[in-house]
Amino acid sequence: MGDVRRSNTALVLGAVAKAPAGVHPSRAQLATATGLTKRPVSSLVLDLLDAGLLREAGQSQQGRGRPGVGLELNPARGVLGMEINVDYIAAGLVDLSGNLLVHEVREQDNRSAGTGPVLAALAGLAGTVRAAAGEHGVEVLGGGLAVPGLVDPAAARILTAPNLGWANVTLEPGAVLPGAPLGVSLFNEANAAALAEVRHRPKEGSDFLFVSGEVGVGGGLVIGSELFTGPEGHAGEVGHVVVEPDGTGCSCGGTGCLETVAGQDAILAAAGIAADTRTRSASMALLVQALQAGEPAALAAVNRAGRYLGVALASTMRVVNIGSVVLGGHFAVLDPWLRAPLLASLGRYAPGRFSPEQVTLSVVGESGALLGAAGSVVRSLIDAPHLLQS
Amino acid sequence: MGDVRRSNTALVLGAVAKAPAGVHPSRAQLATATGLTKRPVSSLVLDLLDAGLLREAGQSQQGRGRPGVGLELNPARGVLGMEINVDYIAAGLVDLSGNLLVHEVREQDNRSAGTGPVLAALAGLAGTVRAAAGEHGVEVLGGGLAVPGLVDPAAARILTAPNLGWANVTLEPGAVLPGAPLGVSLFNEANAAALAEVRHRPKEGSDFLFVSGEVGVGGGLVIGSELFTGPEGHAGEVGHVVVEPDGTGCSCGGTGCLETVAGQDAILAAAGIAADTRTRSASMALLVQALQAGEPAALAAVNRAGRYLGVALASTMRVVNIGSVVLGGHFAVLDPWLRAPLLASLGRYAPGRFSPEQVTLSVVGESGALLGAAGSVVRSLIDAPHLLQS
DNA sequence: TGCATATAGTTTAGGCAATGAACTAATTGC
DNA sequence: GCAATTAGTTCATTGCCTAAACTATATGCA
Repeated sequence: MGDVRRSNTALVLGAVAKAPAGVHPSRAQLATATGLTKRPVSSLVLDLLDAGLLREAGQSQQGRGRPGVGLELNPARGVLGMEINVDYIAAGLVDLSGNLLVHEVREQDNRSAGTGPVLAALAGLAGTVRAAAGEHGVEVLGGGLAVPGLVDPAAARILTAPNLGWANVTLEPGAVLPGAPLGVSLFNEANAAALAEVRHRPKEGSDFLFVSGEVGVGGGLVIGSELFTGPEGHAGEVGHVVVEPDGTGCSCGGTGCLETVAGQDAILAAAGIAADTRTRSASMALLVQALQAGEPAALAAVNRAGRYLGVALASTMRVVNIGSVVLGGHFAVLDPWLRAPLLASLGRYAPGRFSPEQVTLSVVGESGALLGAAGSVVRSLIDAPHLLQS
Repeated sequence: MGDVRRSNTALVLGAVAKAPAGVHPSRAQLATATGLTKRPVSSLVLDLLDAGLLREAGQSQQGRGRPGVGLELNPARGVLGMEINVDYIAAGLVDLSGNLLVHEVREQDNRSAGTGPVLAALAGLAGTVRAAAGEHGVEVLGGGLAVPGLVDPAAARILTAPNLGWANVTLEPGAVLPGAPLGVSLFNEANAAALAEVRHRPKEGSDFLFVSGEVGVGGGLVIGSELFTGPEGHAGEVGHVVVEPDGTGCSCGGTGCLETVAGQDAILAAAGIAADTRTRSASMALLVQALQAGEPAALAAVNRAGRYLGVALASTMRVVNIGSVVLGGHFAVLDPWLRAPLLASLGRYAPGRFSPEQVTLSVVGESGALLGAAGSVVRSLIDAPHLLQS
């Protein structure tokens, strides 16, 4: 297939994907939407039907004239979203429209287990979800896996995941999803979650910085609805912006990084709450209780985190010219106490650049990484449908 | 002309532009370079010759066989690079290969004069250079104008140039270069200078942050040899990264920005050297003398600037994932004294991420902004030659 | 009920711009 | 001086588009 037809195929498929949920555009509507004429649209739609990416879905019409045949993304095709985190693994089935159909979480300590057993457990969970997909009549085309660390997607390699204690782990082809035509793609967790935010907040501006509070502080930079990854693929690491030159040492080897005052461990320590890997979620619950009870140490810890988060965001804003922030992870949970010091700090360090309504909370929550990883695989398929047509 | 042919035209012209200086590729060589066959290359070359963008230039051959006809960018076409700065205006003629053929600088205080007289003076200087171009047999196709401030290129408007005291100045079409087919495009000075660095350091990596020390501190972010401008076009403003949360107030309204410790005024003040707009370049010379004499106050001021510059670069590096820095403006001048504290600071705040050879000095120097503005206009013409053919 | 109008989708003709192979032109090397 | 080699052109073919005509199927009003 020639380049021209290939890109027009993506154009037509993208136009179907862009239609709001429940709206099934006809071939004629696709022609006007894409700027192509009806002739090639009909022929491209035929290809996409053959490839199983589109499906005819009743009528699309309202007014006079012959009714059109509605077209939709084939609901019988899907992608697995997967996640490996410090204390759980998860897998979910996402259809081509981005709907989460099946979701399985298995809690386990992945820090002490080796990489092999964890990947085997993930493959098992993925197999379970894939079987469930089969019962729904959904064929799984590929998968996206989010991990809390730096990845090299091209090499399917996890470069380093400090909180898992992993480094240079390569994902063998077919190990997780044997036989899936698109294989499994790797993503950084915060980046994937940022992409999920894009998908799930339609009109809400397509330029923002997603900041995710986890054990560390992750970030994803979305510009023009696309992830900005920088030359080596690791942009958006706002957790290591220097916010206090005379601050304490960071796990990255640096000094005074945002993570040293706004990561979970830092906040818990400052609040005087003990935490280790296995009890961290319990500790975070204790922190919220302490905040609700108005305990001064807890309030001061969150206050400090908010203030320094503002410093980091103000700096980031000037470097990449982004005016919106989405808070995720524990930053979303702590928002009631974090928000005031954060906004005050933004007002001090970047006056006139952030209005309060530009600091919003994550809408996808916990499953964001999984949704985003799967959604990104879907998106790349819609942008390049020939990957499947061969 | 169809889209396909249009993009292939750019492909062929780009292949000629990519050839090293003095090498004149033949049609057959262009065919292999572009992946097209000889037939369309011949026909596209014909179009480009007609448009005056290419010229036949003797033979291209070495080995056996029929010699090819060499092709080069037409040296009889050029673009004006222009600059308005605090204490001078400048204009230069740049040919399509990026060579600076004519260069005129006129010193004048643009801060006290109004925008109208300054623009009129610039138009006069541009006219002079254009006349000189005519004597060289070079036709001026358009121009690029660099200013020290934020610009909206689409609207040909200078949004704000604090050091000039300008805000919302619109460049009327034809005011500076009447009749030039491409008109005049606006650029931020540091961004333009960054682009000039790209052009003039061939193999030296195409991802870097250009940091320019001026009255303020400007920056340009180059990723994949392209300027990264962010969603609103103002990315790279590293001068307003917060390096000291408890620092002093900045002209931007913020607190503790890099500019408050590393801008010219800040360094001069810390070194105990008086400065105003008219004597600033003299003051900088005094500073260098003081440094050479080993005066403690001067050394401490530059030391502090270097240390905080390192903080800002370490943070920027994590946000945009850039591992190379090019120092321009007074940072290049002060390099002998600035370098050690800068490297030490980078080692402390971003350990293992910057090696000393990744901190380099500007190769284009003073005329960088002018060269970059003109070069960018040339580049956009080469990427879209139909702008001229129509 | 029936016909004008409107819209969907297919068919046919035509055009642009590519590829591939054959052909002509100009040079080197033995 | 002729074979080998490379440059550039010509011609036939192909891919894929647009434009317009045509067929199919609906609505709305007399």
